[in-house]
Amino acid sequence: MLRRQYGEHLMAEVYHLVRQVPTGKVVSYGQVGEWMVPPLPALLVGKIMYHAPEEVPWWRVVGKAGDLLIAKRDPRLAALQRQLLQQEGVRFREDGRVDMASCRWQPFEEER
DNA sequence: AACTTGACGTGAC
DNA sequence: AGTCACGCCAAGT
Repeated sequence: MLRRQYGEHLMAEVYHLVRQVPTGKVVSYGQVGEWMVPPLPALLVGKIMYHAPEEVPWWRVVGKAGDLLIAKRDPRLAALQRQLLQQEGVRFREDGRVDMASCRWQPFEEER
């Protein structure tokens, strides 16, 4: 785990974590925040993701329930996100949400 | 320096 | 399943 830092470093840390997410997997904003010490509120993770650089796989970060939360602010971006995820093999459910049960990435804990 | 605003999450209806 | 209130706290105004 990494130590909490502020400003550019805080953002850089979030981006660093998001880059660890493997192709075909997704994580929630809250998860990313929990990996930091001390934890960073999910809301801030989202805020930081808005400014994500090119090399950061921002599309692999979704709401905990599998929602593409960018949709309400930028529907076009949400469409792109869905396209990118599907290209990676991420499955979507009937209700349009990501199938978290099979695609959620859990690096630091085992399923029970 | 006070106030508002989020690519969120949870619990209560 | 869909609101709604509220907590979170860094940043912007």
